[in-house]
Amino acid sequence: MADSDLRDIAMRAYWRADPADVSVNAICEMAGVSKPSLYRAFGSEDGLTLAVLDGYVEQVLSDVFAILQAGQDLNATLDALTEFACADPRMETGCLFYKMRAGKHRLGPQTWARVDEIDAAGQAAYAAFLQDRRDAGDWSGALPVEAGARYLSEQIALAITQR
Amino acid sequence: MADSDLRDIAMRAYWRADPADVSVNAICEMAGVSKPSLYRAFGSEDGLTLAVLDGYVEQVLSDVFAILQAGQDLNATLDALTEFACADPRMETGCLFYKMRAGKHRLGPQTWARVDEIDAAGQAAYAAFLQDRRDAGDWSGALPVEAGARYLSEQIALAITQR
DNA sequence: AGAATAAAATACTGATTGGTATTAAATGTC
DNA sequence: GACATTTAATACCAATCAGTATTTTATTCT
Repeated sequence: MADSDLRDIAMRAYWRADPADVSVNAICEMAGVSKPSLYRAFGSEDGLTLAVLDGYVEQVLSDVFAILQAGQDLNATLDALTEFACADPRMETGCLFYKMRAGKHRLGPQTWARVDEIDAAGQAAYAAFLQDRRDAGDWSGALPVEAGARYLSEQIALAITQR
Repeated sequence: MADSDLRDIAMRAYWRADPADVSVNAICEMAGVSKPSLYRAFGSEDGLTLAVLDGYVEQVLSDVFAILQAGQDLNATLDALTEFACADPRMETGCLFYKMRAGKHRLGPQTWARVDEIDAAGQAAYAAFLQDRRDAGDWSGALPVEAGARYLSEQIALAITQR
């Protein structure tokens, strides 16, 4: 079994349940892989969750960043984000990133740090989008873009976690 | 040591951290009480968390219900709720009820059921408040009161958990 | 004071956690 | 075909979890 296959099995398991509720033992059993093999591939549980998180960014969150950077107007972008949050079948069991962020203190230090990095990148992407829309005269109002970014991202998070 | 003292020590511990991150052993150590004493008083971990939750409703959440049922107008009520969520020193470490609700599956069945009861009571209180305000002509708009109640309660929850 | 009873503390159980030492099997090389 | 090396699996470790059986301490009643 290739490392990436094992990582994807772990991703689905972490995604379905909370990462803190899925043990390394359980993942090995699901994947039909021995513990030493998993530890040879990822070093530690922290290494596994970090690899899973990176894979999730690559496979899923990249779509959100793409929507924000597509250069569409405010309404079209919000529609696309709402569609993604409420209708994308991958979001049926919630967002793995939000699950990890919610239980951040239960994760290892590497994964913990990566969660913060991704969070900051997300905020920056939302803020850049809003700044673009303001420059284009598409979004008026006195609210600072950072505050708008926080509000917007939390609304999307709420929409997903409420599903 | 009286049972209520032990319960309040457990409440503070659960409140500061996530309930799932505080073990019965740790609570016994903090309180200077042996495990059999704790189990004699509460029967099980589920019994302890249930007692803590009931105490929290009595000591803290009752204030929120009081605000909703005070009969004030929309603006005054929203101000009071916002003040409570953002400025009450007790909410500095977040809301214990929201922490329990977020990690509901980690709690025992009794506590789990009580969380649902309280959640339903909260929704009903928000809905009753909005219905009152609509009847008084204080709140116009086509949104059903139940949807408004969900939105309002989630906004308050967000304000608290973001602190 | 001494016996009976209630309470609490120590010390344990069995299960599960993340992580690893040791052993077995498979693979490559001469 | 025999030897060396790498890979993987079994079986284990110490720590921690919720929960409890046993023993010791304290209290009460006669």
